[in-house]
Amino acid sequence: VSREEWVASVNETLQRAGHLRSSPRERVLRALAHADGPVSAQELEDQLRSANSVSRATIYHALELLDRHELVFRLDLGDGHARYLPADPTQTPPHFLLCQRCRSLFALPTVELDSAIQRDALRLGVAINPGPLVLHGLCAPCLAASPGA
Amino acid sequence: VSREEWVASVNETLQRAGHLRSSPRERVLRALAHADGPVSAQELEDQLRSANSVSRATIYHALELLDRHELVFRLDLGDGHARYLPADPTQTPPHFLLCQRCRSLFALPTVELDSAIQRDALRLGVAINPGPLVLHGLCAPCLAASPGA
DNA sequence: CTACCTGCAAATTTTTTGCATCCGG
DNA sequence: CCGGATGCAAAAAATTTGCAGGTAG
Repeated sequence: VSREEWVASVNETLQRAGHLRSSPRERVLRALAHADGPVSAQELEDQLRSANSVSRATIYHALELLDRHELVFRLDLGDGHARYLPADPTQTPPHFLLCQRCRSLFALPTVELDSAIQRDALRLGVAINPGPLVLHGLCAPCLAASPGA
Repeated sequence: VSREEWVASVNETLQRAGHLRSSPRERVLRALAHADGPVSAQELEDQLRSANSVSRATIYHALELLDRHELVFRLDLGDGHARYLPADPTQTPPHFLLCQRCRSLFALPTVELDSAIQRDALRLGVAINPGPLVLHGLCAPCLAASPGA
């Protein structure tokens, strides 16, 4: 699903749930959709406040609404800023690596992880939603530069 | 490693790093060690403030010190309360399931997850620290009670 | 018209910090 | 004695909320 398609499908879902459309929320959606990776409420505010005046409260309202409808994923990097990621129902989201040395965030094209989770879930008799995980470690550059610990 | 052994080894590590021992921090350590699962700073404060007067600042100081020395794991459940878990260097920590329905937290005795992570890490050329993950889904009771979605 | 939505500002909540003082080794 | 450690209170940071209008349908 393209970014614009995501925006469209979110609007549709919200509409079906009895929510009105509005220009401010539309701007939040677009900013989320076109962000390069997970964005925080603050980043959205900085961007939208200058661009076309969307208030903080509206941004938090919109994010909460999206989260409640499972239209976004919320990531916690442990720095006190929740990050949001558009949730595309047609595919499982990527996981992320938070480098403990350079503090950068990388999408991780994992292969084995999700299926292992599902096998464990099945064995344990629980359901685990595919959702982005934040793994801690060292990114490739920092790993190469590190004292081969 | 038993809870008391963990307290002892933490004290040793900190001492080696040039930190003094003190009774307030000792109480924080004990509270952490004997907690039944991950605890938040606030829970520690509630418990320690009444019990024997340990100030908020001291608790946060202690937790930060422990985290910096990787003697605890910090979990983010997305509710704004960071939780802390004693880190036992002799074994990989458990993962947790946060039930989306009843909001309870369960330790997950996973079997496949960690090795899958390590295989993915190897393939991707990064290092991933074994650390507790917070998975979202439905716990066994809630799954049984749910509309078999 | 009737929800729902917006935006401001103020309140809440969680965590951090400055600083004077205390204490372990 | 000295380098931490403590605790208070105040600050900071992030998010939430009350409320008085606006607006989509």
